[in-house]
Amino acid sequence: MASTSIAAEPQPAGLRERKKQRTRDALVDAAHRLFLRQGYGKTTVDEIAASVEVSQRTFFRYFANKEEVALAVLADAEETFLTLLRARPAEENPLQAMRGAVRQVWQNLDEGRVAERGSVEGALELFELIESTPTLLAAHLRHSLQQEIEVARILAEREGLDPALDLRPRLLAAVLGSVVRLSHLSYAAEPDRHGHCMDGMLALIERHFDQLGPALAGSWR
Amino acid sequence: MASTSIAAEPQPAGLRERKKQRTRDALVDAAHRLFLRQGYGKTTVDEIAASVEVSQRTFFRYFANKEEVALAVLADAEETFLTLLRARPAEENPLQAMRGAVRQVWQNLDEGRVAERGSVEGALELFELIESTPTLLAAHLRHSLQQEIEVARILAEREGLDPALDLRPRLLAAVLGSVVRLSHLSYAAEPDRHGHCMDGMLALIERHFDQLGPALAGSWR
DNA sequence: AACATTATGTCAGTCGCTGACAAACGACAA
DNA sequence: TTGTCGTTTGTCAGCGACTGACATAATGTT
Repeated sequence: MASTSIAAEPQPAGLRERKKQRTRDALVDAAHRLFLRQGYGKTTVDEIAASVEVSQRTFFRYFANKEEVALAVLADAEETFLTLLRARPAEENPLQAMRGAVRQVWQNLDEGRVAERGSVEGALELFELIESTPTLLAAHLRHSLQQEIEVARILAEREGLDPALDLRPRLLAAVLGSVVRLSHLSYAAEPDRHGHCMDGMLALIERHFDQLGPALAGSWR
Repeated sequence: MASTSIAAEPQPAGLRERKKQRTRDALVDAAHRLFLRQGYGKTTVDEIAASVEVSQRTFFRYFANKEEVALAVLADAEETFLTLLRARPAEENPLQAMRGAVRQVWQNLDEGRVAERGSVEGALELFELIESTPTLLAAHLRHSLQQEIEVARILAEREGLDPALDLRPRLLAAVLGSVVRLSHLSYAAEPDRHGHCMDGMLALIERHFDQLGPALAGSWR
């Protein structure tokens, strides 16, 4: 599952494992190419499998369904986010820790090392594909929810709280999710207006976080 | 689509229309019974259609897919929420307006008049079904997102803002969504601990809203 | 080299969903 | 009442996602 930790393991050793990893990667790549070229709905699983010279049955042994292959790289990125969040120094408060982890993920991405395939441009294309494909959007939102739950668990542990009794971690995790999502959308809408990708994205996220408190407090303008 | 406005229209007049509405309702009811008895995944569309003496093809003329029939009553409730939100007095600030609309929806539900089929117990069963069925959860989250967008639009209009430029309405709508969702979960987890349904639910929602500001501000405990 | 494991392919089948066409039905006017 | 017209419904045929069962081939182990 977790193909990418922070320092990628150098030699997976198993010869068999490497082969599996290669076909898995090939499937993901082929799928992305096809999805971007002709759309998610008009791409059949048979096509994907065929373009990697693998049977359809094998495809479904690697991915539970068609959505999963599309969201695979995202799943990896989310995994590294969790790792980074867990590693934040204990003296940070929850919000600081999350901001820091978000920043690190984007830095990693900027250096082109999320699952050795996550370029910044690729990520934006993927977001666009997801956003414009109802099925994918639904699946992605479900994954995000799972991610939220895990983030909340980490936060609760950092602060020594019982997540079943105190819902503030869940709440904050949910808010973080929304902020990040909205920032993605806002950035993707006009990529130029916000300067270089990583910096622009981070600035947006920071700004939205800062707007949050006042927006909750009372009326606007 | 909007089968339920606040004051339900008394006579749809058309004889044909009434028949359509009846089979639609029958499909929703049958589907719910079957889903709750034997699970969503183990219920086929053929079964649902058969139990209303209708062809499978007809089912798909009423609902675009299997998920839609499960989420139909929820969609109605969301529709009435929007109507209520639009009707809130203009002097309320966004947060007050949303709290008020949420309260009204639950009051309606408590009097048993959401799409003439939404009892409080039924609603809780439905939530449980959704929460425990990945496919349904995904579809539901997607609908919630749409709802968020519409809520944001209303909020922006109330405050005279351009939703494309100012993301605070979206942000607040997202937060509201999370709060309501978490309150549902928290209530459904132990329905007794929170007193009578509507009051307990509302109290939870209020409490979570009030925790939000402090939780954002700094560290906890 | 022989054996145990595990990945892959093939096959057949179920289920969700759609387009096309024909029959049945309700609305409306002569 | 009857005839016409638009809408709803059923039937049929077909695609594509997904699964279980079994056979076969590849790999890892002794």
